[in-house]
Amino acid sequence: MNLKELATKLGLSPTTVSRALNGYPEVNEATRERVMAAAKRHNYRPNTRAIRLATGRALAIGHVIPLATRHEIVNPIFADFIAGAGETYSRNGYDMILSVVPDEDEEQAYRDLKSRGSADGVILHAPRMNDPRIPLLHEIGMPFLVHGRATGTELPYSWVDVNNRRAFERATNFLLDLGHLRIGLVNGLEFMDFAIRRRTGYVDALTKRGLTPDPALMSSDEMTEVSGYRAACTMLDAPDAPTAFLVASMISGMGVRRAIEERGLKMGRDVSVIIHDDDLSYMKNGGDVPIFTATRSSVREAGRIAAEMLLDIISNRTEDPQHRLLEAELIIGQSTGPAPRKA
Amino acid sequence: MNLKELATKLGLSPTTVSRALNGYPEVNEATRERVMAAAKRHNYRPNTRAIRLATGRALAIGHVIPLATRHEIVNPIFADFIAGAGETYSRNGYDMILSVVPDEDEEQAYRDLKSRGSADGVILHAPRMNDPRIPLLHEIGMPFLVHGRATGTELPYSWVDVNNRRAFERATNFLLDLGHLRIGLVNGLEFMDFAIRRRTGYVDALTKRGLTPDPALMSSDEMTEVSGYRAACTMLDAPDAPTAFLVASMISGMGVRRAIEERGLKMGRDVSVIIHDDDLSYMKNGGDVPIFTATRSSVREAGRIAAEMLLDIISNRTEDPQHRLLEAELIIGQSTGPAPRKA
DNA sequence: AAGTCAATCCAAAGCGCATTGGAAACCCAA
DNA sequence: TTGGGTTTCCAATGCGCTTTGGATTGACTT
Repeated sequence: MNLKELATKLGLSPTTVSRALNGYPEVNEATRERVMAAAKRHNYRPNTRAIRLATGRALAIGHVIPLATRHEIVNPIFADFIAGAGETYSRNGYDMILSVVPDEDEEQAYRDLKSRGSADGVILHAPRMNDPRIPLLHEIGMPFLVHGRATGTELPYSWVDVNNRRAFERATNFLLDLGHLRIGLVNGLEFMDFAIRRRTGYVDALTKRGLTPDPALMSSDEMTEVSGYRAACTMLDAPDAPTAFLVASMISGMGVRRAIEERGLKMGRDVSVIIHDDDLSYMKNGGDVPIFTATRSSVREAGRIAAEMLLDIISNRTEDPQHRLLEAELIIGQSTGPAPRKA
Repeated sequence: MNLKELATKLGLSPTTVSRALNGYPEVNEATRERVMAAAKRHNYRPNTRAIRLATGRALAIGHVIPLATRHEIVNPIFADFIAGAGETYSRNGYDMILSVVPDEDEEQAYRDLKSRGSADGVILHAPRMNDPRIPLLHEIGMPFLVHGRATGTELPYSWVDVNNRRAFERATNFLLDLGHLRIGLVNGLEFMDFAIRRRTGYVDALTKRGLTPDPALMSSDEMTEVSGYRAACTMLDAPDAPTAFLVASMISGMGVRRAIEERGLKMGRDVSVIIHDDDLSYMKNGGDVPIFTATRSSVREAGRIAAEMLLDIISNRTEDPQHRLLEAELIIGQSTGPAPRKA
C-alpha cells in the first residue's frame, strides 16, 4: 500500500493525502480525518526510502565503532549508551546506524556517511586528547555531538559529559575524611579524556590537603578485571601499601576486590574501595545495598540526553555549540570504612 | 557530485556511467576505466538514498532490541555480537540498523521495518521457547536469522548456535572425572533457550553416571554478579554443599567466586568452578593463564557468521533454512581441581 | 453585482539513481 | 557493397514520496 494507491482509494490526489498525513494546514480537517482513518485502516506506512530521497534527509544518526584491541574500553559501556540513545531515536522516527570498521578505516567511515548521505549526524564516542575526529567532522560538515570532551581541541563542539574531575575529587575527599592517607588510583587509559580528568580530580584533592601524590599509587590501564587485579596486587605488595583504592570502573573494581581478598584482607574493613559506576543495566552495583561505594552516573541516561541534543542541533541548525555537564552522585556502599589504625 | 554531473563532465550519459561503475558488460573497457578514474578523482559516491529507492533494497540489516528489565541478559554479549556482525555488514556495503524499543512495541518494530522498507532482513536475538517472533517474521515475509534456537517452534528457520548442551555435558563430565559428586548449576533464566539446553547437558551427564540431579543444586536467574553470588551463597550454606559449580557466564562466575572466597575457601582447591565464556573483548578470562576453567565460544565470531549467513539468504533467496552449530572448546584454567576428600 | 480573499484541493516536477528498449556505429563475411 | 550480428552508447521511464505553483470554489465585501 503506497501513497498513490491510498489516494486513489480515497478519491484524492497524492498531494492532499501527503499533506493530510504530515499535518500541513492547507487541508480540511474533515478530509484529514478521513485520510488518517483510511491510512490506519489499510495499515499504510510511508516508504522510508522515498521520504529520504525526496527530503534529502537520512533520518538516521550514525555511530562509528572502530575495531581495535586498544578500544576495548568502549565496549562495556557502549551497549548501555546505545540503548539510551536508541530510545530517543525511535521515539523521533530516526534510525540508528552502527558502522563497525577497522581502526584505520575510521576516517573513511565518517566521510562515507556524509558523502553517501546515510546519516544526518553522528555521535562521537570515547574522545581522546586533541581528537583528530573533531576537525575531520568540521571539515566534512557533518553535525555531531561528543560523548565526553576532548581536551586540547580548539574548534567548538557540542558535548555531554560527566563531571569526572569533580566526581573523583569528591571520592578522594570522602576517603581522606575517613582517615585514609595512602589512596591508590586504578585509572583507565590516560590518553582517554575522562581518565585524565579523573586523575586531575584525585590529584587536586590530595594537593589541597597538603598531600603529595605518589606516582607509585597511580596506575593506568584498560578497565578489565585482570588489569584491576594486577594494579591492586602491585600496590598492595609494595611497602607502605595503600589503605584505599579509587577505581575507574565496576569491572576493574572486581579485580581490585579479588586482589584484596586473596591477601586475606576484607574490603570495607581493611581496605576501602570506591569505584566509578556507569550504572550499566547488566552490571548493577549490588541489590538493595550497594556492594561498592561509588560515584554513579548513568551512561544510559547520557545516551538519551546525547541523542536529544543531537536531534535538536540537526533540526534547529543552531550554530553555537551546546554543552551538558552531568554530576555524578556519591553512593555509599559496603566497600568503604575508616582507615585502619596503624598496626 | 552526483551521477548526472559526473556524466556531463565525461561527455557520457548517466546510463553509461552507471553501468561502467557497476560492472555491467555493455560498456567499453576503455570507457569504464575513464569513468572509474573520473569517479575516483572527483571523489564520487553514489547517493545511498537514491540507490535504495531505485533498487527497492534497503541495503541494511535490522536488529531489534527490546528494552525491559528482564532482557538484561542480552546486553553484555550483545555488544560483541554486534561488533562481529557489523564487520561483515561494512565489508558488504550494508548498514546495520538498531531499533531500540520498549518491550511491548517489539512486534510493531518488526512490522515497521518491513512496511517502511528500512531493512532487508533481521537478526533475532535471545530466542525463547516457542518464540512468537518467528511466526511473526514468517507472516510479514521478512528474511531473518536466529542467534540461538527456539525449542518448540514448528516453522522452519535459519540459525547459528553454540552447542550448549554438549558444552555443559562435557564440563559436567570433566568435574565428575575430577571426583566431584555434588555440582551446583548456576544457570541463566530458563525461559531462554540456551539455558534450557545447558541444563539438559548437565542433567544428562549426571544421569549417565547414575547420579540423580538435585533440585537444590540447580538455580536459574539473570546472569549478573549479584545473582551468581546469591545462588552460590545459598548452595554453599546448605547442608551437603557442592564442591563444584557450573556457571552460565563470566559475570555470574565472579559472583560465585566472591561467595566462595568470602567463606574462606579457595577456588580451584576447595571448590571448583567452570564457567561459560563468551570470549567478550572487554571481559577476558585472565591473561596467559585463564582464571576460570571454561567452555568457550566467541560470540563475536558468531556475529560474523550470522551476518554472513543472513546476507547469503537475502541475496540467494534460498528457501531451505541454513544451520550452523558451533562447538565450544573446553579451556582448562585455575578454577578447577580434584574434589577435596571428605573431611 | 463584481471584486477580493481565504480555504481546499490538484497537476506536475523533482530527489539521484537503475533499468528497459532501442539507436548508432562498427565489424566481418558473402 | 550490403546485410546481419556485435558492440557501445543513450533517451526515457520509474522507484514513492515532497513540494511548488497554480486552479477552483465559496463566502464575504462594497
